[in-house]
Amino acid sequence: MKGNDDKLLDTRQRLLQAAGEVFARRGFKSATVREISLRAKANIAAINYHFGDKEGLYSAVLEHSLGSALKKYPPDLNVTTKSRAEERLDAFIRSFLSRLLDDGRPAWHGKLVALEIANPTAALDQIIETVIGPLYAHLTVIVRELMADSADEESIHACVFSIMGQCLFFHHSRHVITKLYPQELGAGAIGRLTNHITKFSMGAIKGLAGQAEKMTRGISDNPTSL
Amino acid sequence: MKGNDDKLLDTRQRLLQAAGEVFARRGFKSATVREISLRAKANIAAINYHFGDKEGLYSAVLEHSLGSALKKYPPDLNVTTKSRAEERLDAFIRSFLSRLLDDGRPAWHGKLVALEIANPTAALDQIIETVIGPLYAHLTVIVRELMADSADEESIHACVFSIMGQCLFFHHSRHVITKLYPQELGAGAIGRLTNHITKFSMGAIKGLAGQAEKMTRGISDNPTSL
DNA sequence: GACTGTTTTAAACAAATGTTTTAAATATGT
DNA sequence: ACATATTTAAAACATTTGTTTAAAACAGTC
Repeated sequence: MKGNDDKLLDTRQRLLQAAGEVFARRGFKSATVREISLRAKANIAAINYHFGDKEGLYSAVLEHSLGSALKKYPPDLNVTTKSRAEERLDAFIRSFLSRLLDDGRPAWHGKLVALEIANPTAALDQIIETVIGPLYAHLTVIVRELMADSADEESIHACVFSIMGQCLFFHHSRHVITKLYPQELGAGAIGRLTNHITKFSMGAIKGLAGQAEKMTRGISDNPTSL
Repeated sequence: MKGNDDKLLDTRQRLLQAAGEVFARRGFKSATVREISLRAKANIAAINYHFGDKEGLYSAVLEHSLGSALKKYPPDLNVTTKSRAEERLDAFIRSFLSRLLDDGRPAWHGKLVALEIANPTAALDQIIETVIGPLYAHLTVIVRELMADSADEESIHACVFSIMGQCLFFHHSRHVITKLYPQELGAGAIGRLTNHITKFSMGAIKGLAGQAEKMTRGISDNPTSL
C-alpha cells in the first residue's frame, strides 16, 4: 500500500501501461525495455518473466489497446448507418483524428497503429486484418455512397486514400507543422481540422462525381499529360 | 583500377552514396555504420575518419543530397510562373511524388526528407529552413492563386496541408497500401496518383471557394457541430 | 510453521553498435 | 629516393540493450 496510484495495479498491468506510452512515442525498435520498466516501476527482468521477450510485450500492448481503442472512439461515433453519408464522413474523420491527436491518458491506441503504418513490424499483418482493413472498408462504404454510382472502384479507392492521407498527415508531420505554424495543433485542433477535411473532401468528391457524370454523357474530360 | 564501378569513386563519395541509400531506407537511428561501410566497400573506421561520427555523415548526406534533389525534380518542373495555377499545381504534385516514389538511383533525396518529417533528428531545423519551408511557400502561392481572394490565410494553409498530406501518404503508408492493394504503387503510379490528387484537390478548392463566396454574399454556411 | 509455487530483484551475460587506436599502405612533394 | 602527409585496415574498446540466472521475497496450502 504505497502512496503511488500505480502501485495499486499489479506489475503486469503497469508494464502494459508504460509500454504503451513508450512504444507510441518511440516506436518498437527505439523503445528500450529499461525505459519501460523504469516508468512502470518494475524490474527489468519482469518484462521477460511476464511476456517472454520485448516482442511479446509489444504484441500484448497491441492486443490490449486495439480493442479499447475503437471503444473510446468508435469509427461511427454513434452516427448510425441511417444517417446521411456526409454526417458519417464527418464522424469518421473526427473519430480518426481523435485517436491520432488526443493527448489524454491513455491515448496511445491510434498512435501505435500510425507508427505501425509508417514503420511496420512483424505485427503489421495482424493489425491490417483487425484494424486498418475494417477502417478502410468502413470509409470505402461512405465514399462509395457519396459518389453515388458515378465512379468506378479505382476512383473510390483513390478518394479513400486522399482522406486517410489528410488525417494521417497531422500525425506523421506534427513536428514540422508545430515548427511552421505553432498554434495549428493547439486547443480545438481536432474540431477545426475535422471541419476542414470534411469540407475539403466533400467538395472534391462532388467535383469528381460531376466530372464523371459529364464523361458518362460523352463530354470528354481534359486529361492532364501523364 | 578494379572491375567494379564503385571503385572508381573515392572512399568519401562511396560512403556518401551508400549512406544515402541506407539512411533513406532505415532512418538515422536504425541505420548502422557497419551496413553503410559494407555497402560502400570501405572500412568501418573510414566513416569516423572522413566525417567525424555517424551524425557528421548524416549531415553530409543531407547537405549533399538536398541540393541535387531539387535539381533532378525542380518544384516547378519547368512550368513557369506564367502558367495557369492548375498546371503549376499539377507540376508541383508530380514533382513531389516523383521525389518520394522514384526508385531510380540515386533516389533517396525525397525519402530522406520524408523520414526527417516523421522521425526528426537534430537536422530538422536546417531541413525546414532549406527545403520544407520553401516547398510550403511555393505551394501556398499556387493555392492562394487558385482560391482567388475568396479565402483567408488559415483556409489556404489548411488546403496546403491537405495536398501535402495526400502526397506524403503514399510514402509513409506505402507498406500498408502495397498489402491492401498490391498493384496500386506499381508502374505508372506517379502519373495516375498525380492526376487523381490534382483533380481531387482542384475540386475541393473550387468547392471551398464557392462556399466562401456564398458566405461573403450573406448566405450562411451550415456549420457542423463544434 | 513448514512446504510449494509464484513473483520480484540484483547481478551477470551476450550480442549489437559507435568509436578509438595503432600500424600498414598509399600518395605527395622535394 | 627520401621524407612527410594522407588514407586505409584490423583489432580493440566502451556503451547500449535484450536476455538469462540464481537467489530472495511473497503468497497460498496442508
